[in-house]
Amino acid sequence: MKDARPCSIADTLALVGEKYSLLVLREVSLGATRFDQLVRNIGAPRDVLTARLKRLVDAGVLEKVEYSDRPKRYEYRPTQAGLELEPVLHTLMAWGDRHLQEGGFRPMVLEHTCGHELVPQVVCRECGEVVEHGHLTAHPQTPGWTATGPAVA
Amino acid sequence: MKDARPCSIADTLALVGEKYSLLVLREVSLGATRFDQLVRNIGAPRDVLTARLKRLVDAGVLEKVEYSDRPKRYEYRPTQAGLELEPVLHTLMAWGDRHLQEGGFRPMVLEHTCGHELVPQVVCRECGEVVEHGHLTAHPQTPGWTATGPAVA
DNA sequence: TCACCGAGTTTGTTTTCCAAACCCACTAGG
DNA sequence: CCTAGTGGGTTTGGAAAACAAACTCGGTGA
Repeated sequence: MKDARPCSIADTLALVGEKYSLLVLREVSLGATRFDQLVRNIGAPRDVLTARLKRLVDAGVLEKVEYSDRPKRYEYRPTQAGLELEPVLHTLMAWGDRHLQEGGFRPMVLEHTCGHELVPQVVCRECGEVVEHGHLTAHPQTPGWTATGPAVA
Repeated sequence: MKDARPCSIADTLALVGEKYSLLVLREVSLGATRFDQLVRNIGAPRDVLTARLKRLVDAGVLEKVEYSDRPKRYEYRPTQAGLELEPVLHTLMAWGDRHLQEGGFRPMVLEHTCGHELVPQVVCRECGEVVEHGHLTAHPQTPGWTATGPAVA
């Protein structure tokens, strides 16, 4: 991945894009914060989960909190940065609900405080419009890069 | 991943969650649709990229389009379903810009047609409010599941 | 004729994943 | 006291995936 396009998408995925990482975030957001719950609810191998948790804690996305001294027991809680990944989970869920589930069935429904089922939409903060392809222009900020690749190859 | 929580997030990640898949989507959205562009801009091994492209085409997220007969040459274009993954890319980019880049530097700026830099926000389609943690309640639709795990374990 | 191009495929090695078994500290029951 | 169970991992050994580099194939241009 050397010499690739400099990009926050790639940087974010380098952190939370490994298998299971975003599912860990899903679980802790739902309140399943203990190791064995994560193993059961995600279905990940225990050693892999151990590695992911360590990485997410090191990155400041999760916090390892002791909830019992003797025996020592820990749970993993999302930090503020972790909670701010929820929009990613919501857009993934919306896409899956729309494109992967047959018959409009949703495996999980999120209810918003307004009383309706949450259907997340991404809007521009400035104008409030729903963001659509074709309404965007990309401006790479790194010399030598254009929207479609390196200018000087 | 057997017996895991039924969930559209997991289903979507099973499709586009492998290493490089979302970066492929980023590139084709930006207009870099050819194999060698993808290799250069993403920095992925060629054989891995070949596998990812096949999977994304099979899933209907990309389309393999011939752009030259003799010699036969193909490019990969996003389908409608592929373009609808852009909200995922935007939320990932926003998180990275906020939490990973020092000094507020953005490696890439997206300009919205309204004239401003795009700062994507996820809102509830019904009420228009920005979605925040604590304003949501999860309702699993699968018997035997609660928000935190299987009810009968 | 020779070099070069795009789009892959092949090769051999290094990493990672995975399931199952194991370990440790502690608690509860008989 | 002995045993079983729980939570949170670590260890083990084999299977799968990733990786960089080299190679192939059809065709073009000098």
